[in-house]
This record gives sequence, C-alpha cells and structure tokens, in this order.
Amino acid sequence: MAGQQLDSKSEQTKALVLETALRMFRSKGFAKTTMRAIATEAGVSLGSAYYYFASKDELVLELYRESVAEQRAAASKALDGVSGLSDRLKVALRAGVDALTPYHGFGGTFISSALPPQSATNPFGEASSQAREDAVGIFSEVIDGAKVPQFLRAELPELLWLAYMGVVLFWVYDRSENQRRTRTLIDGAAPLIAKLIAFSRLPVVKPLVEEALALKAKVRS
Amino acid sequence: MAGQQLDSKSEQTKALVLETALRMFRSKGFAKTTMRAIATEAGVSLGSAYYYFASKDELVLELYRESVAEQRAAASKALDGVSGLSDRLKVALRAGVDALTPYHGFGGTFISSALPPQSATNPFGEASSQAREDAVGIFSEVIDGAKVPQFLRAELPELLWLAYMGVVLFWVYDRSENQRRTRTLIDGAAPLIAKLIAFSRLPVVKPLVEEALALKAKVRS
DNA sequence: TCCAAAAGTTGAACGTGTTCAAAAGTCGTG
DNA sequence: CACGACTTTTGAACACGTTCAACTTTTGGA
Repeated sequence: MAGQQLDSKSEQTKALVLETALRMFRSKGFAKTTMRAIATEAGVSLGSAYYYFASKDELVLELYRESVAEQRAAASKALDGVSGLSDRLKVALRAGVDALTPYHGFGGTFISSALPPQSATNPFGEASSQAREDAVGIFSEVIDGAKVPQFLRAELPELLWLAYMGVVLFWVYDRSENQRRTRTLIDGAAPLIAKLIAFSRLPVVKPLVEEALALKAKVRS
Repeated sequence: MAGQQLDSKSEQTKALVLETALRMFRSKGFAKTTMRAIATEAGVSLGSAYYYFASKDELVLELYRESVAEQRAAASKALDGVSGLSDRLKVALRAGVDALTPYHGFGGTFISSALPPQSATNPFGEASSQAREDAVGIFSEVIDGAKVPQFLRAELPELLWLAYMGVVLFWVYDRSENQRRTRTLIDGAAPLIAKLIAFSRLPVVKPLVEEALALKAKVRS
C-alpha cells in the first residue's frame, strides 16, 4: 500500500542481523556472542544469518569498518581549528582510540580475529583495503594542515598510520583504568614524532630518513 | 629390570603428547591438527591429553618456547666472530626469522593464538615471560659485543627486541617466496638502526632520544 | 494468470575445542 | 596383604562455528 521502502526485504534482514550482532558484540563481547544467539535475537534462523554473512569474522569486519568511519569522522571534527603538527597528530590519535574505547573489553578477541593474514578483518589485507584507505586518510588530513618537509609528504600518511597501528596494539594490551597509559603514550609520542619530522630536514638526519624511505620502497615488493 | 628412567611415567606421557603435537603442528599446520588426532597418534585418550595440557594454545606455547630457545642458540652461534653493531644485529635478526621459517605456513594461526592479551602464548604476557627474557637476551648479546652510547645501553636490548617483534609481524604477512621481503627488510634495517644508535650521541638527536626514553619509562606504568 | 528460475529460509548434522564425573591405576602405610 | 588417598585415564557430553540439502517465497517474463 504505502510507498515501498527503497531497501529490499533482503537488505533489511541483512541490516537487522548486522545491527543485532554489533549490539550484542558491544554488550557481551565477541566470544560470548554466539551466532545462534544473534540469529535468535534477530528473529531469523541460524542458516539465514549465514546466508548474509559467511562467517562470524565477517561481522567483525563490519564492526571494524564502522569503527574506522567513526574514527575518521571524529578525527575530522576534532582537527577543525587545531594547528601545529604535534597537536593535530595528538588530536587524531586520541580520536582514534576514543572511537575504539567501547571495544576495549574484547580487544583480545578483536585482535585475534583481526590480525591473522587470512582473516577478513586483517588491516593489511584485501578485504579491509577500503577501511585502511579511510584510516590512512585521517593522517592525510592531519598533515594537510601542517608544515612538513616536502620529500616526506607523500609517505607520511602511511607512516603515521603505521605508528597509529602501533598505538592500537599498545592499547589492546593496556590494562590500566581507562587506558590511561595509552593516552600518556599518545600525548608524549605526538610531539616527539612532530619533532622527528621537523628534524628530518637537518643535514645529519635527512640521509638517514631518505635511506629509510628507500628501504620502504624496496621492501614493498 | 634395567635401571628405571628418571622420568616418571607421567612425565613420559606428557612428553609424548607434546612431541606428537609439535610434530603434527609442523607437518600439517596448527588448525588442521586436532586434539583428537594428537591424542590418537600419541596413543592416549582425548581426556588424557587435556590432563597434561589445559588447551591447544598451551601446546603452542611450548612450540613458542622451543622456537625462542632455538633462535637464541642459533643467534649465539652466528654472532661468534661477528663484530660491528650493524652486522651483529643483522645476524641476530636473520637467525631469528630462520628459526621461525618452518612455521611460516601457519603464521596466521600462530599469530592469532599468540597475540591475544589473554592468550597463554601472547609474547607480552605472564606465561611467556621466560621466553621473552630469552628473546631479549639475544639482543643483550648483540650489543655486548658492540659500541653503543652508554645512556642507551640499558634500554637497548628491549628496544631491539621490540623492533624484532615488528620484523616478525612483517614476516607473518610476508607472502613472497622464502620471505625474501623480510630478509630485504632485515638487511636494510640493521645498518639503519645501527646508524640511528650511533647518531643518538649527536647534540641535535640526543635530547630527542632522551625524551623518548623518558616517555617509555613514564608509560611503563 | 501461471510457471520456472532465482532468492531466501530452515534446522539437522558435522567436526571442533573443552569439560567432567566416573573408573582404573599407583603408592605409601598399617 | 588391605586400605585409603592420590594420580592418571577414559570417553561421553556440551556448546560452538559452519555447511548443506531440502523447503518456501519472491520475482519476472510469456
């Protein structure tokens, strides 16, 4: 009768399963949320859930994508009006871990399904290339508003993203309340990295950095 | 009749299960080796295997320990007669990934059970502290035979171990034949790190390094 | 309208890691 | 030997992720 929704029934069901899964992941953690429970809670059969998502990991991949989008949005907003590489970096890194905070409880299971090379969620892999580009984009934004040496500019977003991956790894293991240690790390590392980048122009340092960049290119394949 | 073995029956059974498991892990990979298959192959019941090893992960932990011991032994031997920080570092890193080579096939499953914070195998965790000390010790050996700035000396083994963890992470994802790219990385990174350490004495660089060390201490807890 | 092909749905079944109560073996002591 | 406390062994049972053949619903063209 009424205008048909643009979303087909199928898309609605898929979205329903996904939403249910993400909600349950957040509230009970990844390991404790079973596919059966997701299906039951969403009001579909187990097989139906698998019709839309080939594996439990694939649902985590969606969680990862969503989280990266949040991170990027939060970082963009937070970067507004902030100047200076150190502060911009700090803001972006903070926005990143802030967006991750709800998932810290199951960081272990998260990383264990996110890191394996053959996993769909693996941040270096094919399936998540979109999300990775998004994440690297955050750091493009960071340096767009800052003064950085020209010879580094092209490589910096990826390098900073790599540093961010390191921060995330640290965060996963951070057992301090509210991940205080990770925030300490960010606040300390941001100015350090900024200084390092500034120094990379200096005659003593520049050859070293150039050598590192050459190695990075050489190793890439 | 003959003199009784020192190992009690219990210890023999435990060793038998472990050896069987490691052999099967190596030949068929971690995921494809089931606990039932291990038990059957070892001639014990499934429950018995679990009597000695609380989980499949615990068996991997043994694999990890064994591998670290191999790495250390290989590195020690290889370091003999090699001088210069760059070469010593290169030799140690190469020995490290060489010892890991047999496991590259199931690097994915390895890392996915090795990295989660609550996992027994997690290299930063409690259960593997012995293995970690062993691994850090390799890099103590590396710098024992080399000239390094005094103010860095105490922190270097752990920092180099951290760099090594990065290399291992790269190695896990390295799909090139024979992990050629990882070896390229090692050969390029070793002299770079050595130069970086040498440069850390310079007036421009030293404050930066000291700041980094201070941050490391601050973040530690 | 009708029908065949496609899309979606179902729950039983498989193989897995893990648990556990019960049975069997071992050992020191009277 | 006998007995009790222990260590060790066993395999059935559980919950899980995943697969699949059968079933039902939707779709689009004649």
